[in-house]
Amino acid sequence: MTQKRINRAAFEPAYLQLINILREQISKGLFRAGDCLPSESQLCKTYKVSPMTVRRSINALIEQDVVSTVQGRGTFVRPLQLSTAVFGLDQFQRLFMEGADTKVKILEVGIISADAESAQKLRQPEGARIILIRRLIARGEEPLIYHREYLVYDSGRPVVEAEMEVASLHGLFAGGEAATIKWGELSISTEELTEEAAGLLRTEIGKPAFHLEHLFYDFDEQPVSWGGFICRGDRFKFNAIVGLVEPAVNLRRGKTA
Amino acid sequence: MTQKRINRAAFEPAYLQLINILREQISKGLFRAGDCLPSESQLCKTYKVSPMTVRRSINALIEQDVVSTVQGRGTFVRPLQLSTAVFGLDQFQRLFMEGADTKVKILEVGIISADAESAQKLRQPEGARIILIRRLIARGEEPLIYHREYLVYDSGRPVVEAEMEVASLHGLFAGGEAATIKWGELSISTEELTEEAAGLLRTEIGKPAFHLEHLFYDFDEQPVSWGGFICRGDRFKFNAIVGLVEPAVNLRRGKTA
DNA sequence: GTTATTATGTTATATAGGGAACTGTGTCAA
DNA sequence: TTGACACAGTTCCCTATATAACATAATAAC
Repeated sequence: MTQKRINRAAFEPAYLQLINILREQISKGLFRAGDCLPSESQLCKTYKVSPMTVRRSINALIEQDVVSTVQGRGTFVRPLQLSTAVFGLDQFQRLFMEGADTKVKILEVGIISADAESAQKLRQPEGARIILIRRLIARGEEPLIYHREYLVYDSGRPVVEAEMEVASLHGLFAGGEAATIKWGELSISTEELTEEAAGLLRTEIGKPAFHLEHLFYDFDEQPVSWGGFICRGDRFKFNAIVGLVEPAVNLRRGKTA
Repeated sequence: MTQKRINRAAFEPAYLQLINILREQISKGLFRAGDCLPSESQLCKTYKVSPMTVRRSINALIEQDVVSTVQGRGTFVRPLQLSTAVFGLDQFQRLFMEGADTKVKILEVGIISADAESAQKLRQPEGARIILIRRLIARGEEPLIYHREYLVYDSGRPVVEAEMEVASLHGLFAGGEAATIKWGELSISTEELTEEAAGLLRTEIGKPAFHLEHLFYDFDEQPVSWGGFICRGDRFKFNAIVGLVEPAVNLRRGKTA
């Protein structure tokens, strides 16, 4: 088979074309796991591009865990490894996109006194006044998620605003205005549905559910929000793909204002 | 505060130093979500580096979903968004690392005739002869995972070898010799423990469990392995961190032979 | 036979410059 | 006054070239 060439007139820049060529060759089995790719200078001559361009392409493949390089020796194809699998929250995100008939119903907004666990998570004294928000998220008529969130109260923060802001939860997932939050810890575990949750989600007690717990910190490294999404186990699934699958790399990164 | 400088004598290359400087400035709140970073040429003058070096640093920050750029306008800090959270299989991987007293016990290796579901997944005729492997994975004396795997039989492949190879499951997770596998689909769902699984895992029927399903394809795009890990729900948890947290970028990528 | 040295090939990093896209401003015509 | 248009300035984007750092193998010296 005749060698593939770089099309200099195409919209797609040279380094992207080279990435896709190499990915395809690996994908087709031309280079197998453990094999050594042609050297960078070799690739330069073959595809008539400068070393910097080759370098950039290979760096991208390194980022993608497709190859690994060791200086002075060469570039090697990495074997498939499950540990590179990553599971995202695409399904959640889709729920809060425009067009999805997702309803967020506020069940309760109130001020309560912190119990032992919430006080510890929010680094507040036990019994401190904190905000509790309970939400029920449904698609169509079917309730899918029960959300409970605890917020710190008196931090000189505009509380009402913060409430409303995340009322739809759209901001958090779509990348809206969570401007006061710097980072957060997330975890996914399984739980049996409690009587309360089962009732709200219109299913049976004891059925398995995903529990997506979150703890958000502000720019002063202080916790501001702790809570969890309880998701019907029979309606959610996390998917991932591992290894090389064509087609590979999108032309360009989407713009964001 | 006096401006931070690039240390040209340090081991850490300039582009990495710049990445960390920018990350720290954003992390400290010097630039907030939506803000515009200094222009690339500005950064060149400030830190006395060439445009390409700045470019490389910013590209890295784009990959990390920290900033986004639009040509002709500038570089902007992205707000926190949950959808960037990724959950890995670190906990699984740790199980199969050296040092962990993990025992993999083969419960059964045999040839069975495919039922409807396994035949469909492996693209075999119903009733075809396929291999079934059942494993029990324990840490110390405590059984944690029950694994069931179906393999295609007569593909001119060295079967015994393949069995032994993944017998310890070490290869798959640590990146060993899964040389015949090109890619795979994974999914995580929740399940109630069946009588069989509950008995093996020494817990109660109906308790929630994670089900990590996998389907692997070879270089001919033919499925070769379908199966699932059933994991005690009270022993596993998937964690992720979203947003900016210091320290950021490791000095150098580890070598792999 | 063993060790120190050199040569060659490899990846890694930095510099320089030209091209493309967006913004704002000033000018001109309606 | 207002709208359209051209143009300059700023910004990000890409490629080409040069130099350094590292690993291995061949070679010369002992």
